[in-house]
Order: sequence, then C-alpha cells, then structure tokens
Amino acid sequence: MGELDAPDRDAREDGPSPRRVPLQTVTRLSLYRKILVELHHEGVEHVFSHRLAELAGVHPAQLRRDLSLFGSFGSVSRGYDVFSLSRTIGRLLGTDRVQVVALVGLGNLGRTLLTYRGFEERGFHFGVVFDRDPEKVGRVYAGRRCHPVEEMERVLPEYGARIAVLACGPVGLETVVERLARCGVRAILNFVPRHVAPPPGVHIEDVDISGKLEMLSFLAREDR
Amino acid sequence: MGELDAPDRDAREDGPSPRRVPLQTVTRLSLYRKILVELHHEGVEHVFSHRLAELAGVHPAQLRRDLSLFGSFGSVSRGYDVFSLSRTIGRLLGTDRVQVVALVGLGNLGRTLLTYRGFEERGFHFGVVFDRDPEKVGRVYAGRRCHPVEEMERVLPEYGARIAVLACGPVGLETVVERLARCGVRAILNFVPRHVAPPPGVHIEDVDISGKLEMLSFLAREDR
DNA sequence: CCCTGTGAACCCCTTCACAGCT
DNA sequence: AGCTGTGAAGGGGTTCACAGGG
Repeated sequence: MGELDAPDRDAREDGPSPRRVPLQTVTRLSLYRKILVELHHEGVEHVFSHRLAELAGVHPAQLRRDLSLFGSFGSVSRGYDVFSLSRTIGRLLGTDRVQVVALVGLGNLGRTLLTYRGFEERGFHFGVVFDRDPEKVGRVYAGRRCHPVEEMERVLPEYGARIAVLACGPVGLETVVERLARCGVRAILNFVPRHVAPPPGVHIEDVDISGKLEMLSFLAREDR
Repeated sequence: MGELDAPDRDAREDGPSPRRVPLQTVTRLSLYRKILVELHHEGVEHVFSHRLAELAGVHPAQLRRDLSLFGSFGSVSRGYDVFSLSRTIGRLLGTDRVQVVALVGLGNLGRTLLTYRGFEERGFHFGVVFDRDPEKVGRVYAGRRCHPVEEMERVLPEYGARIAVLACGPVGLETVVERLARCGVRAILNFVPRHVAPPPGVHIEDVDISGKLEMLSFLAREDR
C-alpha cells in the first residue's frame, strides 16, 4: 500500500493550484498515459519527447508544453521515466484509484459500455446502473442490479460516484441531469443526441457519434 | 423528386470554393441541422439565431459565423427558415443523400453501431461489414453478410463507400487502414483505442471514450 | 427596435527557437 | 551533441460590436 505514496524521483509536481489547464491538454494526458503503460509493458524504461509525441500523433513541443503545465518530469539525458511518468499522470487525472461511475440507460449502447473491458483496465468501474423501463428494473446486468431512475436520490449517494454516463433515451434528460447533480455527480459523459445545459459546477461532455459521421461526410465529399 | 432541387428562397449559397472551414464548424453544422429537423417536426417554421444557438449550446455569434462561411441564409425580420436551412446544411454536409458506410469489427460495439437507428435516420447506411474472426465470417448480422477483411479489395469497391467505421481489435490496424484507403475510403471514424497515422488524402477521427472519461475524472477531481 | 452578417479585437492553443544543462 | 522546459511569436477560432436593413 505504502508504495503508492513513493515520491516520483526528482519530479517537482505543482501544488494545489495548477493554472488554467486546457481541456485538450487533459485529453492528451490520458493518451500519453495509455502509451506509457504500453511502453512499460514492453520493458521500455525511458523515452524522449520526440518518440512519445510521435506515438501520440502530436508535436514534440506540444507534449513538453502539456507536461510543463504540471511540473518538470523529464531528464535531459534520459528523457522521461516511463513508469514514473505514467504514475504521475494517473495521479493528475485522478485515475490512480478506481473510480465509481454511474450508468443511466441499459439499451444496446448502455449494455455494451457496461461490458467493455477497456474501462476497468483504465480504472473506471460502473458501480450503479439505472433505467426507466420497468421491464429492466430489478434485473441484473453484468452483476449490477438495475435501479429505477426514480430512486436515484436514495441509491446513488451510497456509491459516491462523481462521474456518470448517459446512454438512455432523450425524454426527460434534463431531469436526469439535475438529479445526478443533486446526488454529487460533477462530470457527465453524454451519449444521448441532445444537448442539456449543465447545472452549475457540473461538466457535461457530449459524444455525438452521428455528428462525427456527418463531419466525415463533409470531408469525404470534397476531394483531398 | 423535383422539389429536391428547389432553390432555397433567396439564400446565396457559395460556389465551389468554400474557404477554409474549421472542422469544429462542420461538427456544429450537423448539430444545427439535427435541431432544425426537430423544430421542423414540431411545426416551427422560422427561428432566430439566439434561439437556435441556445438549443445548440453555443454563442449566437458563433452560429451566425458558422453559417456565414457558406453563404447568407437568414432574413432580418424572420430569422432562418427552419426547413430550408436544414436542407441547405444537409447539402453542405453531403447528408442529403444516403451514404454507404463500411464497418470493420463485429464485436459488442460493432454490432451495437450496426443496429443503432440514429445512423439511418441521419442518412448513413452500413452497407458492408467485415471481421477477421472466422467464427463471424459468413454469418449474417442485421441483414449484412460478414466478409473477411482479407477480401476487402474484392468486396468493398462494389459499394463505393467513402466512409468507414473501425470497431475492431487493435492488432494490424495500420493494415486495415491502408486497405480501406486503397479501396477509396476517404474518412474513417476510429473507435479503436490506438492512433494510426492517416494515409495521404484520408482523414481519421479518433473516438477515445476512455480518454473522455479520464478527462472527466480530472474535472470531477477538482471542485468546480 | 431588433434582427443578420461581418470587420476587428480578443483570447487561447500551438509551434518556434533557444537558454540551460547533461 | 542533444535534450528539456519555456519565453515569445504565430495562427486560428470565438466573441464583440456595429453597419445595414426590414
């Protein structure tokens, strides 16, 4: 247990006030971490920004800038310590501990997400699931009993989930979001193709797959 | 049929050379169109930029700017013609006709995407599906016979798909992408958590759901 | 009066380029 | 010699604010 608190070599991680961090930087951090974990499994111990950036598909200066927002983690002679940096990023993202996630909606998409192994691998665990359909309520999906959304206020706080995933129907979505917010959820990943104004203090990230396809349609339309 | 060619009121759509259009603008256009279609079904005929922007969760000036990149579609007194504008955007995106999409990978995610009704509603049709698993090859999924990826060069060109969706395993992903490119695919939506350098003339859009979750983990970590 | 379309200002992210160090 | 971390320049997307018009 104690090893989790081992200091990261000579890295000088920033204190409690990381200045304004672009969201895109955060997304890239998670990408870096994923690659670092793979490198670690391959036995690679050190990596230079050029190589790591290449694997991530970004500019080397971008990578160094992203990291520099949180501290200095590299050595001039050896580059970055693969294991140490992956740990550090995990701590920055909050994924060094397993995080409980609430799932709303057990349709095709919801059940697919529920059984997707990639989430557990990256430290996310769907602890509670909800659905509105009386047909589904009470049944067990991948080991989780489905709760009715009406009982969210009673059930959800027990789990202390700060993250939720929406994969339900669009009707009453605002209400669901409000309830989640009241239950302590601070960040929501929304697969429902409808935009909901986020309550204060809550961040909603929309994943509009059809929208992405339409963007690609535009790109495939021109010839380039 | 002829009504498809009806001129859009007094809209002056730009010619063959729409100047540099930000990708984010394109994504938002698809969002505007989705909302416009909903408004049309509700019987709304005209809408002002303020209202449309509010529904989309963007700044009104942003909406007007996005549209202005392609022409002038609004009237000062009545705002935008809901039906006409949705048609115009559809034409700009290339979604005014059904588009054939190739799907690679028939795991949980692939099958979920295959049966997702939202795609057909927005004009996308999975015409061909591939998988590497001999277990799956030859079987029929949602009406499509699964082809082996090895036969892509023989099968795919018949369908003329310019868009592909990747929902397969990460092994040999580069090869799959190269093959798709050789078969005329110009745009790829990639759900596989691995970055592939796009061949010339091909655009790859990565959808990293775990990455999004990690971003949310960061946001849920701080208190805001 | 209040809308659209748009020049211009603003802001933020990306990239350059180099000082400092090994 | 070559790398990291970073000030400064650069570029691009967003927002402001207003001209023009019904």
